[in-house]
Amino acid sequence: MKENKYTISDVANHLGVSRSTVSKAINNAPGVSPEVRKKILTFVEEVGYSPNTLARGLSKGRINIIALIVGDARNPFYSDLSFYIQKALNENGYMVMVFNTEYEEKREVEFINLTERFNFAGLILISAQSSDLKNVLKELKVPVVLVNRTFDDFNGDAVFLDNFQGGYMAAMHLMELGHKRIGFVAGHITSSSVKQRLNGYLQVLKNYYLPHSENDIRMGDLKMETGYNIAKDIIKDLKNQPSAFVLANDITALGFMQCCKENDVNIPEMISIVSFDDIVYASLKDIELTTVSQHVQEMGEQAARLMLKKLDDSSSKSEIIVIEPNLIIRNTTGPFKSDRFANSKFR
Amino acid sequence: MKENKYTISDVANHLGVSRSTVSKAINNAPGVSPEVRKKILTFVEEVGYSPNTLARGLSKGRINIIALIVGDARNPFYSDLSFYIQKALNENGYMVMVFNTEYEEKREVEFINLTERFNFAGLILISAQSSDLKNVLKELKVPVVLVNRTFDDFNGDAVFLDNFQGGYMAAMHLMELGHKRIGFVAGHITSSSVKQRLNGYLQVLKNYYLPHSENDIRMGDLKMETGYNIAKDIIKDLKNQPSAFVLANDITALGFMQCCKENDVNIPEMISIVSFDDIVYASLKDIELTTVSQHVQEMGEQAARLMLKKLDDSSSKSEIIVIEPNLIIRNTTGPFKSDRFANSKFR
DNA sequence: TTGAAAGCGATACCAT
DNA sequence: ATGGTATCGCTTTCAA
Repeated sequence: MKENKYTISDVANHLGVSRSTVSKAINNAPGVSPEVRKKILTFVEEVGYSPNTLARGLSKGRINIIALIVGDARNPFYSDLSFYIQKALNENGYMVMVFNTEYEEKREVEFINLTERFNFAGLILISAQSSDLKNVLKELKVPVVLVNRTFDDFNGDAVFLDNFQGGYMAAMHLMELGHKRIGFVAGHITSSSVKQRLNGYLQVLKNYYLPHSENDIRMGDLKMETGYNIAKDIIKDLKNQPSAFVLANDITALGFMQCCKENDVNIPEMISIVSFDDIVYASLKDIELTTVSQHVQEMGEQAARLMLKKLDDSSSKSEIIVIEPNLIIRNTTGPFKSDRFANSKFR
Repeated sequence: MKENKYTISDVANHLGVSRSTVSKAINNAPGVSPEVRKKILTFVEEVGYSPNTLARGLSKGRINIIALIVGDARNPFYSDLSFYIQKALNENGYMVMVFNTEYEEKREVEFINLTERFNFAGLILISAQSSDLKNVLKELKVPVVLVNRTFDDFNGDAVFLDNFQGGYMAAMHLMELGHKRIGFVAGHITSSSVKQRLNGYLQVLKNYYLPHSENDIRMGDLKMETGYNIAKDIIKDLKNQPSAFVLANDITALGFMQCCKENDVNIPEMISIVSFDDIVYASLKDIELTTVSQHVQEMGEQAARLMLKKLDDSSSKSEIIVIEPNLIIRNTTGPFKSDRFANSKFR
């Protein structure tokens, strides 16, 4: 049982070579003879030496850690995304450090600013709201990958859903079921993906001459509790509300359903809902949420790929990956019925 | 917009003082006059200087990051726990780096071994399986907090559920409902908490002279899919199986329920289940899982507290915090009925 | 191919 | 109260 950790100097002394040579050997760098290299690697393996990350980071001005900023790692959509990103990055020698903004812009900026202090190798942003990213990111010299968001003149790497199409598909599905008045519950309205989904939804209303009212568009924040509260408010005056809603995400939908259930509002008989994400709990037999899948695994893997590409070659061309949404029809959407409140207390 | 980051030398030069003095000032260390200190702090604030984490870490031999090793950050129990731990630690100036072992011992050991390379300030272990931790941890010189697990002669800080009591309560509840033959689905059997829960369960069987059969105890691994598969196997021969089960965790239960639902096995009419964790999805109206709460928030906050205490004073006395379980009775457990298969295809 | 030496950005000890 | 200097562990440049 070794008492002290080996340092590169220890290794060098033991072997009677210089630290430079050891460094080259363990980094697979040229300039060291095959025999010496082998001798070094063998010894290193034997004693279990591995270079100190901080020292290396300080020296190289960059540490093999990617910062991953998410809105809330407890949301299955984010935790799945993080999982796949982390997995892919780990396999390529990078570690990931996850930060929760809890959907607060202030914290997002704080975390982004840690990049310099920690010399992170890269930054992946999946937070759901937009702060004035343009200026904050501008000063960064490391690769940045935007996931599920973008902003006007961003010209770096990004991967996101075709959110317009997603919003369109969701509303279209409801329209086809015969719903005339369709509501929309947004996530943080400053988010680019929310805007696009809203636009897709509005397009359906326009194309099919459905009524459009500002009152039918509500602001949420992706939290279950908020979904619950919005449902509560809707139920107060259920008869004068839309018969169907497009909801920001599955978590919101779950909160929404919870409130409906508690108040004997049957889904989808009295109200239809379709949301986004297709988290694992959405497919449970007791839930069966109709939802728009974002293909989270693909999204995560693409994000990691873009990051690795830039890490490998910082001058490589930036890519925008657009993921096609996929509507999964389950049991929270049903045909519109004008007599849906018959035999209910809402009659 | 500054072009280059400031270093401590830049600050020192600008102000005509030495780096030592700047260091003392920004670290709130004694040995610098009030005027000079103020001058330094003002300037630092003005230009937004903050010390490089890697350099400081290398110099101090320790970085303000706590490694948090979990089985799977996608499991809500772990992600909640991580959330609360992270929050408390962040508030005290520490960052957290989360590692997923994916329930593999090999990865757990690998992650633990990163502690030296990264000079992490501390280590919190919440993984669900036990490797030969004793030897791996022995070499570490940083504080370690064990969450929801322990091992024989561990004498450091730890926080865990009274797992024996938890297993006892769960089985007791089923016994009181009239169930005679009660099954048990474990997590990784090497885990200390599983063993304790199993013991609690066995104690009930013993105290009330209920039949005990090895066949009624199955090995799971905390994954939803496994819960599903175990249910599948049980359903094959449903009539000759226990009428109630204690399940390792809510995720397993969700998988179990999914399979039951698909096969028209009604819960709790035909089979009762009680699990552990009380994840947020367990309380959904459409789920209503009977479960044993581990008080995840308290657990997380205690873990963080123990860590902070040791960080603050490495010679402080170690504590073992035992959390009392809380049985939450919902709709997946019901009274035993001998004619439970009447009118069903299992008759 | 090899190694000496400078440097990365801080901290900490020890003179002054 | 200050500041000079060594040091942390590694990388990198440049001579030999």
